[in-house]
Amino acid sequence: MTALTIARLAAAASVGVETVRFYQRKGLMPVPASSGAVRHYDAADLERLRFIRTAQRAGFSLKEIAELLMLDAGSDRIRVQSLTRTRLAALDAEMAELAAARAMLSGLLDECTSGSDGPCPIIATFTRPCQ
Amino acid sequence: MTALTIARLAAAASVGVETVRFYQRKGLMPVPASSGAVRHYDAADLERLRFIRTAQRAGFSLKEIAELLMLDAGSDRIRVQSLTRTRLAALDAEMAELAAARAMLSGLLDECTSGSDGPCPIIATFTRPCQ
DNA sequence: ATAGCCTCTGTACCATGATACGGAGTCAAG
DNA sequence: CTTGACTCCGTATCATGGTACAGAGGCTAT
Repeated sequence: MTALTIARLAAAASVGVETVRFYQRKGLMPVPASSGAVRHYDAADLERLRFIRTAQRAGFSLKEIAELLMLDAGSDRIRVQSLTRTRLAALDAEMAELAAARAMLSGLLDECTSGSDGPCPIIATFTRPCQ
Repeated sequence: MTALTIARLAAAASVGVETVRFYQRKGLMPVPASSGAVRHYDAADLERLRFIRTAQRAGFSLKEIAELLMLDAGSDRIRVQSLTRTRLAALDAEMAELAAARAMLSGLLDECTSGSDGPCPIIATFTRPCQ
């Protein structure tokens, strides 16, 4: 039988074996009771591992994902929605910061390429006091 | 005389004393030769420290900032522009990822709040295989 | 039955960007 | 001339998300 060993489980979710063990140490993945010396995993473990990776791509930290996994058991939609709203707000804040940095750099790059007199405006800007 | 001690320098750039020492260890800030046992800093050091913080806000890593500081001495505008373009591309990629995460979460949140039948769509989505 | 790959466990290490702390020395004001 | 604040230096610790490796044992095909 091709039971899910840790390597197969990891491969099925496109992560490394060491990453699965890391999640186990963090309490994000269960350590199945082994019948023998080698542990076997099932479809629920794979689902959970994929859950972690997908939630991570949505910007949740492992700590937040741990809470989502708890809630998964309890089906507390209100709390899930609250965590999601918090994450959305954080994403908006991060995007605003990146947009500001982008605008600054893009403007400076234009300045720097369009005139070669005097000091580089990019370097000059970084050198001026904050704001 | 109110010479710049490390604490004054740090305060002038709104960073901690330990942060300045950290930058010194990383080679980002010079360790001035001390006449006596206590080091003194000057306006150029403050400028450099502010440079680091401003470049950091533009998303440059300390490693990239180290290179920018080198170039500052050499006035290699072409290289500065190249680093800036690389940073702009990275910012665009980061923003695209955040936007995708935002769109996903925002849609799921709508789904989750608008119907309370069945399992929470947010949790359900995270549980499905990647893509 | 033995080679060769896999697993388990524990520990150490990586990058990134700091922050904290102990112990000794210094400096200026009262 | 002592007290209190600051400095110096080295080392340790933190958070985040892993990656690596050693040593011992297990599983399977030939």
